[in-house]
Amino acid sequence: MTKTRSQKAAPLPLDSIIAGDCVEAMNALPENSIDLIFADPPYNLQLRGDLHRPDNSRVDAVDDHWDQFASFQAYDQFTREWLAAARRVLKPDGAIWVIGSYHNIFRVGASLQDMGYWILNDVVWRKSNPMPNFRGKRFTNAHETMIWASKSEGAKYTFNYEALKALNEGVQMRSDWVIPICNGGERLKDANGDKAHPTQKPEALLHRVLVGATNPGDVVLDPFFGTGTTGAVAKMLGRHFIGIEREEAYRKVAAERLRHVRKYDREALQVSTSKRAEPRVPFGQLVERGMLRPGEELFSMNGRHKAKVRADGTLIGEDVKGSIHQVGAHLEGAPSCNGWTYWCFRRDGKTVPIDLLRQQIRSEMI
Amino acid sequence: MTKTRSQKAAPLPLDSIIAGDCVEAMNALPENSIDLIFADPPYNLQLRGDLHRPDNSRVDAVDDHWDQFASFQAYDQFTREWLAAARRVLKPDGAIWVIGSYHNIFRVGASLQDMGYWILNDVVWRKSNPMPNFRGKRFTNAHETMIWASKSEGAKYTFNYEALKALNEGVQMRSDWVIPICNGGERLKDANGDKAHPTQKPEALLHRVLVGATNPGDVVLDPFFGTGTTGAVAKMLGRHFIGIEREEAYRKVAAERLRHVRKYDREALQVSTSKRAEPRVPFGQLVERGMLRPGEELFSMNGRHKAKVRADGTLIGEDVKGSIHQVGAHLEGAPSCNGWTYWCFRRDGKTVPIDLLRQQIRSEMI
DNA sequence: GGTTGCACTGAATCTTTGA
DNA sequence: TTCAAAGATTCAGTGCAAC
Repeated sequence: MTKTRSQKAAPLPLDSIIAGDCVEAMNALPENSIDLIFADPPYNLQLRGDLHRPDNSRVDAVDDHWDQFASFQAYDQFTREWLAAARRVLKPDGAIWVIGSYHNIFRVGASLQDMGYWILNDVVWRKSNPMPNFRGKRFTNAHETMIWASKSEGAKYTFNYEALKALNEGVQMRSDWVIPICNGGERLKDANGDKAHPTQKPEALLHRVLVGATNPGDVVLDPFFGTGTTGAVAKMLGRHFIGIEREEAYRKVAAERLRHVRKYDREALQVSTSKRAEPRVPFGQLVERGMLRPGEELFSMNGRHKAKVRADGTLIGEDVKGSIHQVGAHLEGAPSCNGWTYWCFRRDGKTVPIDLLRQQIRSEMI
Repeated sequence: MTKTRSQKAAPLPLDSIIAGDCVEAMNALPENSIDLIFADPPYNLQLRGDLHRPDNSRVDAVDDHWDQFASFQAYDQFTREWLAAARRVLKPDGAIWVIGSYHNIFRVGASLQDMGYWILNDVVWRKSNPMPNFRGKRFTNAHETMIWASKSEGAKYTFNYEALKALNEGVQMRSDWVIPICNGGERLKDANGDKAHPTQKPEALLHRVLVGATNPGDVVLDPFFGTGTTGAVAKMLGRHFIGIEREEAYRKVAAERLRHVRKYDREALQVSTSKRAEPRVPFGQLVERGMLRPGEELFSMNGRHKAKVRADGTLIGEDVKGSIHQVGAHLEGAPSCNGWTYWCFRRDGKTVPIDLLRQQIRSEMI
């Protein structure tokens, strides 16, 4: 278990991008030297044919060679190799974040546990504007999962509780974060105007990770650097970064990006909390939650009409079925209708507007 | 591959609770007989001595380092055993849902993939009122993860897309669901007024799972039945349930609960259906019935193209002839085209989609 | 200059039927 | 089994061009 002195003496290549395979590159770094690792490894998406939107445009899929693995076994071996190299360079009280989707995250999580990492939380990135499911065959894939783990059980990891609480308007930060996907001006483009990297992560995501899990001056390593979001946010926040990237095209884009990043930049102060309008409450939630029973009757405010609630949150009235709004509009012969203020239900002989139930749900959501 | 007649003949113990170990109980059920499995397995990785193998033997703790490894291994074995038994009883087009937290869900997910299940989505239950993290050392653990998987790749699982969309106010259902934890009147209490089960799931969660992934009359199996939330919601929704539970105390509470549950009436159980479920209508029928005349012109929805109806129900357009779909696709330079929504005809100066005529025929078919 | 409308896009394991 | 054809299917947002 003795380590050679030469390994310890090798200086860290701070604030630079290392070219090459991440396992080899990490093995060339001194052990126990990194405070935080943020890793966005290939997801092993296993996409088959083309996918088109309903308007017949083709989806620009992630079909890059670096995301191709022959089997789960091959992917597991790849995962264990880079996790082992990462573990060696991590300080005993360091921590790791890994992001993934259902294609790979379960394998990553199990490997982390098997190798002695200690999971602290899984954190869900809820995308406010995900790509829809175009064929209507599954749920909209609206989130990705991050695993936050310390090097071992009992390690004294960094967690800036108060800073995160402040970021979250004074209440404890939860394990689900609502953040938009990376597009608009933040999305890096190549010379042709195409996206420079297929899976660029939003800076807001890294901002929260680094504020919460590092201190100024800490060293943050990203073994799958891509276009360098981790480095950019680290630099803004006064942390050191080390990026490792195999593809020259990505390294070039990242280097150029980092040249323009300034510490304590205005952007770094951007608070990622989305402006909070009154949250939308689907009528179906009243049914799911048992506030209204399927089969129960609703009555129009004017007393002229009634309709029955169905299990999927639609109504069935005289001759018509559909949403609370559609049925209301049809019964009144009106072009539109606000079902929330139109319909009432009966409790203990009293007639109560359903909007009261919506208000109740909203008050729970704050 | 021949199956014994006795297995096929064994009747399903519908709408009942089976006492005993779930692996043994599932092995006693006929194979390929279950439409949906909902499983809420024990998470108790941290509570070391409390882990049982399927044969009821206890997993012994060894020394600290080995113990951790042994626990994960034992948990994996437990997981693979019940997942194998579940797989046997599941119909080829059946599906499974498993719920868990970061303590166990990564191991469950990896096992599912290794055993040939095909993950369709991971779904995040985002708790609107989670327990705070009292010590301020981690993020508020505000979610749990469910994995939805079919028995194998390419299987024709049930997904009631339109009903879920209706439940969600007309936009497609996402992979993150905001639902409160189970408390208040729904939370079952024992004779002492303590909660009857430590992890009772909310009925709203099961409502959404069962509306989305089963049809009325389907058989839903819950191998870790607990206090029977799955059975209660299945009964309300007109699905059959089979529960398996080892602890007598939970079985008693569940049985009492189920006695009081009433099925919703038939009308309330009807949900919005997809067009896919409706009968096919050949375009030629519109011509045969005289709804469209041979020689009549159709116009594309966007007004850019037109084509003539021929007596055999094909179209002839600029340069191209074929089905309504083929001609539409060709004129738009698109890989495919739904001719029903693409083409319109003229009546009394108004432009009307031909899909209206199809709906008319369908309504006469009922 | 402000508004409206159209085109485009994002880590995607994305169909079903019948010959 | 494979293949071809029918036909079902999208949300939030950006950016640019046309009014």
